[in-house]
Amino acid sequence: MRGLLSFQILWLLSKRKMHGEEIAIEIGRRRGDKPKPGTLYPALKELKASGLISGNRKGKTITYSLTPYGRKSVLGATRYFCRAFGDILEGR
Amino acid sequence: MRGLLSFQILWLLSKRKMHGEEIAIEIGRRRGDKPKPGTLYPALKELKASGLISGNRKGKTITYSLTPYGRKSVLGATRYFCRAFGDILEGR
DNA sequence: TTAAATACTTAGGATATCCTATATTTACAG
DNA sequence: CTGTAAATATAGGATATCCTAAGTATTTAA
Repeated sequence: MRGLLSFQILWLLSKRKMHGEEIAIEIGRRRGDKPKPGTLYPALKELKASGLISGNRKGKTITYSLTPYGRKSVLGATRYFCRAFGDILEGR
Repeated sequence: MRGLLSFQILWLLSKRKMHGEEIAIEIGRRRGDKPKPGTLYPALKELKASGLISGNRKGKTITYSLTPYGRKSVLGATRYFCRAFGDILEGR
């Protein structure tokens, strides 16, 4: 089962600011294993290039947060996600 | 947002037997537009090749249903899905 | 019997997704 | 200052995902 990594990153960032490692840990908690650095950071890079998130470097770490555009996009994407897959969770 | 087509097909078939068009319509209801034939049928073909579903042709239509292996796989996949994405749906 | 509609099939390809493997940067302990 | 750990970065590639754009078979209607 593949997909939705970028969406999940955006969704996590809609809850609170996080840096890369925190995001990896949160995803790992949910999926069972952490995305590899070579998976996560290119995804973050692309989300940034798309204007959906912005990064704030402080020393070693970069704290990411949603841009206004990102915030709007997550809302729409979440609506789509719930409509598309909502009933899968109702069964259990 | 891409992904999970095969999983969604399996999940729908865990509810009841369906033929291709019915599956397309059910997915269309959820996602907002029906997968194209060139998307859906290759996916069905691959699920069949993997031993997850079996098809029963009657004239023009093929009714698909889960194999025992498919039934077991859907259970596991659904558990994974709920663990990975469950909290996204709890918010709304 | 022909025409249209329905269900399915296939070829070929664009893009997304995620990986391995390696490198870089920064912080900090010794 | 040196070594190590933590956080991030990048190259390159395998595979998945989904599409467009055709096509074939089967049924139904005229």
